[in-house]
Amino acid sequence: MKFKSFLISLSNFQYVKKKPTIYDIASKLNITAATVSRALNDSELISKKTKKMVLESAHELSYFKNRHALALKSGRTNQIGLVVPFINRHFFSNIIMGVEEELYPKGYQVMIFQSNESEKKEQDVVEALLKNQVDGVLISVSKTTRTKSHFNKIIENNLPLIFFDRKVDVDNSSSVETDDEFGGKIATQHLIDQGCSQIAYVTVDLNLNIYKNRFKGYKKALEANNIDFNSDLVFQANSDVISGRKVARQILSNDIKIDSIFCSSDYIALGVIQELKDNNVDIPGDISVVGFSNEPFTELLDLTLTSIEQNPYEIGKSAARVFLDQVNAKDAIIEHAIKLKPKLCIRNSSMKNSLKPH
Amino acid sequence: MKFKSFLISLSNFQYVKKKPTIYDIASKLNITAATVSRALNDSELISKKTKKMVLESAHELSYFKNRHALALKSGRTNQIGLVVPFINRHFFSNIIMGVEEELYPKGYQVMIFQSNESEKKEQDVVEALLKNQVDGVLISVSKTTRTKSHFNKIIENNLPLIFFDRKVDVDNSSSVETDDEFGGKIATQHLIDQGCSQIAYVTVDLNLNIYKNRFKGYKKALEANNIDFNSDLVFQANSDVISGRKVARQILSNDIKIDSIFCSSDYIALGVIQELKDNNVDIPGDISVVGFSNEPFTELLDLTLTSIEQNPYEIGKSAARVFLDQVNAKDAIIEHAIKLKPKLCIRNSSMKNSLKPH
DNA sequence: CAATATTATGCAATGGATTGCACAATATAA
DNA sequence: TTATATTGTGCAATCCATTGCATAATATTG
Repeated sequence: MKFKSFLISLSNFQYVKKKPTIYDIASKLNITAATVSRALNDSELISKKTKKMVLESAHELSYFKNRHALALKSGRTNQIGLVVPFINRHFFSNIIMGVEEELYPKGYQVMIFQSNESEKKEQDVVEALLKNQVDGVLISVSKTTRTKSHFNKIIENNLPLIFFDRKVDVDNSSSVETDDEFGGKIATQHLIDQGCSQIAYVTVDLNLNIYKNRFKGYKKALEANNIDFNSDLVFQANSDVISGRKVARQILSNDIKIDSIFCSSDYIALGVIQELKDNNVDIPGDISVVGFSNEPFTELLDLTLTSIEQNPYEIGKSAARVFLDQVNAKDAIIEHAIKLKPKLCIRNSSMKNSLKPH
Repeated sequence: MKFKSFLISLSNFQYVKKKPTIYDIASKLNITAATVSRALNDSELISKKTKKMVLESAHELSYFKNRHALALKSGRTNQIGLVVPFINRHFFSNIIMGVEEELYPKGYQVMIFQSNESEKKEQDVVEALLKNQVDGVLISVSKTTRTKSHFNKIIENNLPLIFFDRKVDVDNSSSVETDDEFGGKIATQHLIDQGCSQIAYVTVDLNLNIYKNRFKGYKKALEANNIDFNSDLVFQANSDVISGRKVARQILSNDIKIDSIFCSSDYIALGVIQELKDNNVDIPGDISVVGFSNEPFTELLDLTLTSIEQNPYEIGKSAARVFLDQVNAKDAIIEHAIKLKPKLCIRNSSMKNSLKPH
């Protein structure tokens, strides 16, 4: 390792003050640790006088319980494990934020891990969490995960298991998801409301339930409006700008007639817009575009992008609340299956009406 | 709490398998826990035969050490505390990612906390970390922090303290920062290289060292090119789009003559661009714009934004490495003061040359 | 005031791993 | 073969808080 600059000084005999224990309090007050413990835990079989003494003394010494001794004794740690594919995605970091803010005030610490979308890493991480004796696990499943024995292990340990956004069927687990079908529906309906009827759809990997459901919503909306589903208008892509451009090029070069495109990812939508613009297609005049996820950039673009807000922060909060609920339920097993309604954020990429009244 | 749907089932007498301990291994092999412990720790005063037996048996029972027992005994937890103002910022979440990826393979767990830019919360969080007996603290100081006794407490506990991005002077601590002055300099130099000489500068709160240093770099670059510093070209703003628009409006309405603007934040730069465009100013033709931080959106815009990449991921990795170095140094105290060079990312908002050769 | 009921405290084991000290088992030297 | 050196194991205390059981201290009743 190379460092730009450094400086070594000999350890100048630092005095590290030992943390006080209940024994310190006990000996100070000429009572036993057991009594101190009872006082601190607000036990009923103790006199208010002693309790008062102990509490004062504890405060004075700025005593606090040793988490690890507690964990060792009780098997409970007040820590929960949170597993996401990647920390540094807007969507997931906001979920983390929601979880954190709900659980921190209740005295829980959130251990955050990433699976890097790898099943192996996910398994390792779950293993690590179990070793750590976390009190529960909140997880968004990696894209590549095909097995579920690691999830079952969590259940076997009698720990609350809560899936968010991406779930897998596991008995006795709970889940908090976006109602993706609803999202797909309202986005499509919005385009129909703008007068569109030739609505192209761009999906990402249909193996993932979230994309499957968005697609379902798209079809449902068509059906509800008596528009025939046309599989020629459905395109497959990766969730990135380049793929979006590719799809747009394909549409243009094959001269496929459409009046709008609903992309199941904002990045695809952005690529589509860039390519269409480069080819002098008027958006939303000729073609309206809608994305999904409401990435921060959608409202920063010159042509702001209509999208579906999933409210990750609320997903996080909700998942955390489900966890608390499970914990408080003690021995009863409670399964929650929550679907949060996403919201349509209408912006310029789809606002036909504002430009050409019809 | 209201949940969309739920289902309660009585705890069907779940059997939770107890985790094996060294005592289980010991009794299985008719030896004592002490021997098992020594075998597991690869002690030298143990026969290879016994060692082999123990290891096999441990593997068979899929035994693993209880972290909390270890922590209780040793006072070391293999956990480190990571404190950021907000988790859900591109910059910080990438730092977290860097730290995580460097430390996870070494067996450390990263406890992530947010200060929410509040000094009080920051103090609470540090307190919590100390209670948790983390083995070290990595922190990016909250904007509002004015005191440093909570940092001193960390040092008094003889724990490695590493500041990243935003630091405070604390004895025996280390720091990893972006060389902001250098960033300010290369951005300004770039504009000068494009033929600019009337370079406006937009700063954020100069109380923060990062902005102070960027400003310093700006001035240094002017000086190095014999361009007089003109305080009329310096503007103060918040780090957001609205503030950027305001600054641009101010420049236009006061008819301040400039050929470029260097903004110490990408959001400001975006606001400036939007307002200038709305007023039919040609960018970069009439005015070149440069931002700072290389936010993801900079390359997604119609007019891509030249900016300074700080490489948060590397900052995180570097901070983690400093931590490891401190830990390995044992009693010697090592102070690192690392400055990472940022990188100029040239995009269309500043490319005068490509448009008008001069 | 003695006898019983009640309340407050102490004792000691527990949770899991580590480690200094003592002693047993084996190997080496005489 | 006995005395000494070398290794390998066991014992028990320790880290800190909790808790069932026993007992001391106090309050209540007869």
